[in-house]
Amino acid sequence: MPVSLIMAVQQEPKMSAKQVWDSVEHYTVRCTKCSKWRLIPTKEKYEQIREKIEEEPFQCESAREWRQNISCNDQTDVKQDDNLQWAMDKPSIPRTPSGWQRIIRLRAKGGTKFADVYYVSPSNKRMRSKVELERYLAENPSYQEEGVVASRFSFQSPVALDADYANAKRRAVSAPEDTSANHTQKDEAIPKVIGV
DNA sequence: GCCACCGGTGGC
DNA sequence: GCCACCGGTGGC
Repeated sequence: MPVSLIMAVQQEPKMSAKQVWDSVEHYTVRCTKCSKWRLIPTKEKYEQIREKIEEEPFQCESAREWRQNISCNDQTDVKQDDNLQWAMDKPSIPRTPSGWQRIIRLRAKGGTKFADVYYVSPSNKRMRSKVELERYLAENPSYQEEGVVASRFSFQSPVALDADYANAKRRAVSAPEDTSANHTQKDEAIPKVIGV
Protein backbone atom coordinates (compact mmCIF):
# COMPACT_ATOMS: atom_id res chain seq x y z
CA MET A 1 0.00 0.00 0.00
CA PRO A 2 1.67 3.20 -1.14
CA VAL A 3 1.97 6.08 1.21
CA SER A 4 -0.51 8.62 0.01
CA LEU A 5 1.39 11.82 0.48
CA ILE A 6 3.63 13.53 -1.97
CA MET A 7 5.29 16.86 -2.33
CA ALA A 8 6.71 18.68 -5.28
CA VAL A 9 9.84 20.50 -4.39
CA GLN A 10 11.62 23.08 -6.40
CA GLN A 11 15.30 22.83 -6.79
CA GLU A 12 16.23 26.46 -6.34
CA PRO A 13 15.04 28.73 -3.59
CA LYS A 14 12.85 31.64 -4.59
CA MET A 15 15.04 34.44 -5.74
CA SER A 16 15.98 37.19 -3.36
CA ALA A 17 14.01 35.77 -0.51
CA LYS A 18 15.45 37.33 2.56
CA GLN A 19 14.17 34.69 4.86
CA VAL A 20 14.89 31.04 4.34
CA TRP A 21 12.37 29.41 2.07
CA ASP A 22 10.86 26.04 2.30
CA SER A 23 11.84 24.13 -0.81
CA VAL A 24 8.39 22.64 -1.14
CA GLU A 25 6.15 24.29 -3.65
CA HIS A 26 3.10 22.04 -3.85
CA TYR A 27 1.48 19.68 -1.41
CA THR A 28 -0.45 16.74 -2.74
CA VAL A 29 -2.32 13.82 -1.27
CA ARG A 30 -3.63 10.71 -2.97
CA CYS A 31 -7.24 9.66 -2.78
CA THR A 32 -7.54 6.21 -1.22
CA LYS A 33 -10.43 5.32 -3.51
CA CYS A 34 -9.40 6.46 -6.98
CA SER A 35 -5.67 7.07 -6.43
CA LYS A 36 -5.77 10.48 -8.06
CA TRP A 37 -3.65 13.24 -6.64
CA ARG A 38 -5.28 16.26 -5.06
CA LEU A 39 -3.51 19.53 -4.47
CA ILE A 40 -3.72 20.78 -0.93
CA PRO A 41 -4.07 24.55 -0.82
CA THR A 42 -1.79 25.34 2.08
CA LYS A 43 1.07 23.86 4.02
CA GLU A 44 -0.98 24.11 7.19
CA LYS A 45 -3.81 22.10 5.70
CA TYR A 46 -1.38 19.56 4.37
CA GLU A 47 0.23 19.11 7.77
CA GLN A 48 -3.18 18.68 9.32
CA ILE A 49 -4.07 15.95 6.83
CA ARG A 50 -0.70 14.28 7.16
CA GLU A 51 -0.92 14.08 10.92
CA LYS A 52 -4.14 12.05 10.76
CA ILE A 53 -3.78 10.32 7.42
CA GLU A 54 -3.87 6.84 8.88
CA GLU A 55 -6.92 7.35 11.07
CA GLU A 56 -8.66 9.53 8.49
CA PRO A 57 -7.76 8.34 5.00
CA PHE A 58 -7.91 11.07 2.42
CA GLN A 59 -10.37 10.89 -0.44
CA CYS A 60 -11.45 13.30 -3.14
CA GLU A 61 -14.53 14.32 -1.19
CA SER A 62 -12.25 15.55 1.58
CA ALA A 63 -11.13 18.27 -0.81
CA ARG A 64 -14.64 19.73 -0.88
CA GLU A 65 -13.55 21.73 2.09
CA TRP A 66 -11.84 24.02 -0.42
CA ARG A 67 -13.26 22.84 -3.78
CA GLN A 68 -16.95 22.56 -4.33
CA ASN A 69 -18.25 19.32 -5.80
CA ILE A 70 -14.86 17.75 -6.39
CA SER A 71 -15.07 14.00 -6.75
CA CYS A 72 -13.21 10.97 -8.06
CA ASN A 73 -14.67 11.73 -11.47
CA ASP A 74 -12.50 14.80 -11.82
CA GLN A 75 -9.14 14.26 -13.36
CA THR A 76 -6.01 14.26 -11.30
CA ASP A 77 -4.62 17.61 -10.15
CA VAL A 78 -0.98 16.94 -10.82
CA LYS A 79 1.27 15.31 -13.31
CA GLN A 80 4.95 15.07 -12.76
CA ASP A 81 6.82 17.99 -14.13
CA ASP A 82 10.38 18.19 -15.30
CA ASN A 83 11.12 21.37 -13.46
CA LEU A 84 10.23 19.93 -10.09
CA GLN A 85 11.57 17.24 -7.89
CA TRP A 86 9.05 14.94 -6.28
CA ALA A 87 9.24 13.43 -2.88
CA MET A 88 7.13 11.13 -0.76
CA ASP A 89 6.49 12.36 2.72
CA LYS A 90 6.23 10.27 5.86
CA PRO A 91 2.72 9.94 7.30
CA SER A 92 1.71 10.86 10.84
CA ILE A 93 4.19 13.63 11.40
CA PRO A 94 2.80 15.91 14.11
CA ARG A 95 1.39 19.22 12.99
CA THR A 96 3.92 21.98 13.58
CA PRO A 97 3.08 23.92 16.75
CA SER A 98 1.68 27.34 15.98
CA GLY A 99 4.29 30.03 15.80
CA TRP A 100 6.90 27.52 14.72
CA GLN A 101 7.97 26.61 11.22
CA ARG A 102 8.95 23.24 9.88
CA ILE A 103 11.16 23.76 6.87
CA ILE A 104 12.39 21.31 4.29
CA ARG A 105 15.46 22.27 2.35
CA LEU A 106 16.55 20.37 -0.70
CA ARG A 107 20.20 19.68 -1.10
CA ALA A 108 21.98 19.88 -4.40
CA LYS A 109 21.55 16.91 -6.66
CA GLY A 110 24.33 14.36 -6.56
CA GLY A 111 25.23 14.82 -2.93
CA THR A 112 24.99 12.45 -0.03
CA LYS A 113 21.50 13.41 1.04
CA PHE A 114 18.23 14.57 -0.47
CA ALA A 115 16.95 17.12 2.01
CA ASP A 116 17.21 18.56 5.48
CA VAL A 117 14.37 19.21 7.88
CA TYR A 118 14.64 21.90 10.47
CA TYR A 119 12.42 23.85 12.79
CA VAL A 120 12.43 27.57 13.44
CA SER A 121 11.15 28.73 16.80
CA PRO A 122 8.89 31.76 17.29
CA SER A 123 12.00 33.63 18.41
CA ASN A 124 13.63 32.68 15.11
CA LYS A 125 16.07 30.12 16.38
CA ARG A 126 16.80 27.41 13.91
CA MET A 127 17.16 23.83 15.08
CA ARG A 128 18.73 21.01 13.14
CA SER A 129 18.06 17.99 15.32
CA LYS A 130 15.96 16.64 18.13
CA VAL A 131 18.90 17.10 20.46
CA GLU A 132 19.13 20.80 19.70
CA LEU A 133 15.38 21.11 20.00
CA GLU A 134 15.19 19.42 23.39
CA ARG A 135 17.99 21.57 24.70
CA TYR A 136 16.21 24.67 23.50
CA LEU A 137 12.93 23.60 25.09
CA ALA A 138 14.72 22.89 28.35
CA GLU A 139 16.27 26.35 28.31
CA ASN A 140 12.94 27.98 27.49
CA PRO A 141 10.40 26.36 29.82
CA SER A 142 7.55 28.61 28.73
CA TYR A 143 7.09 26.51 25.61
CA GLN A 144 6.58 23.37 27.60
CA GLU A 145 4.00 25.17 29.71
CA GLU A 146 2.08 25.85 26.49
CA GLY A 147 2.25 22.17 25.64
CA VAL A 148 4.99 22.55 23.06
CA VAL A 149 6.93 19.41 23.84
CA ALA A 150 9.53 17.43 21.93
CA SER A 151 7.07 14.77 20.84
CA ARG A 152 5.33 17.32 18.65
CA PHE A 153 8.38 17.59 16.40
CA SER A 154 9.75 15.26 13.79
CA PHE A 155 12.87 15.56 11.71
CA GLN A 156 11.81 12.79 9.34
CA SER A 157 12.81 13.79 5.86
CA PRO A 158 10.71 13.12 2.78
CA VAL A 159 12.07 10.59 0.32
CA ALA A 160 12.96 11.56 -3.24
CA LEU A 161 11.08 9.71 -5.95
CA ASP A 162 14.16 10.06 -8.09
CA ALA A 163 16.28 7.35 -6.53
CA ASP A 164 19.38 8.80 -8.14
CA TYR A 165 18.96 12.22 -6.64
CA ALA A 166 21.26 11.56 -3.71
CA ASN A 167 23.52 8.78 -2.50
CA ALA A 168 26.12 9.66 -5.07
CA LYS A 169 28.81 8.61 -2.71
CA ARG A 170 31.95 10.02 -4.14
CA ARG A 171 33.72 7.03 -2.76
CA ALA A 172 35.14 4.65 -5.30
CA VAL A 173 33.48 1.30 -5.29
CA SER A 174 36.21 -1.15 -4.64
CA ALA A 175 36.18 -3.30 -7.69
CA PRO A 176 37.81 -6.66 -7.77
CA GLU A 177 37.74 -8.36 -11.14
CA ASP A 178 34.04 -8.70 -11.97
CA THR A 179 32.26 -5.34 -11.96
CA SER A 180 33.38 -4.65 -15.50
CA ALA A 181 30.42 -3.10 -17.26
CA ASN A 182 28.59 -1.95 -14.20
CA HIS A 183 28.10 1.72 -14.79
CA THR A 184 29.46 4.67 -16.63
CA GLN A 185 31.20 6.51 -13.87
CA LYS A 186 34.25 8.50 -14.88
CA ASP A 187 37.30 6.77 -13.54
CA GLU A 188 39.30 9.92 -13.27
CA ALA A 189 41.24 10.50 -10.09
CA ILE A 190 39.03 8.55 -7.79
CA PRO A 191 40.99 7.36 -4.80
CA LYS A 192 41.06 3.65 -4.48
CA VAL A 193 39.41 2.30 -1.39
CA ILE A 194 40.27 -1.11 -0.12
CA GLY A 195 37.82 -3.63 1.22
CA VAL A 196 34.32 -3.19 2.59
C1' DG B 1 23.85 -0.27 6.03
C1' DC B 2 21.27 3.54 7.50
C1' DC B 3 20.51 7.88 9.32
C1' DA B 4 20.50 11.31 13.19
C1' DC B 5 23.51 14.51 14.46
C1' DC B 6 26.82 18.04 14.17
C1' DG B 7 31.43 20.15 12.64
C1' DG B 8 33.47 22.65 9.00
C1' DT B 9 33.50 26.06 5.63
C1' DG B 10 32.56 28.80 1.43
C1' DG B 11 30.11 32.57 0.10
C1' DC B 12 28.01 36.34 1.42
C1' DG C 1 31.55 37.14 11.32
C1' DC C 2 27.55 34.56 10.22
C1' DC C 3 24.99 30.84 8.62
C1' DA C 4 23.20 27.80 4.87
C1' DC C 5 24.73 23.87 3.16
C1' DC C 6 27.15 19.64 2.89
C1' DG C 7 29.99 15.59 4.27
C1' DG C 8 31.37 12.35 7.62
C1' DT C 9 30.57 9.23 11.19
C1' DG C 10 29.11 6.99 15.48
C1' DG C 11 25.64 4.29 17.19
C1' DC C 12 22.20 1.44 16.26
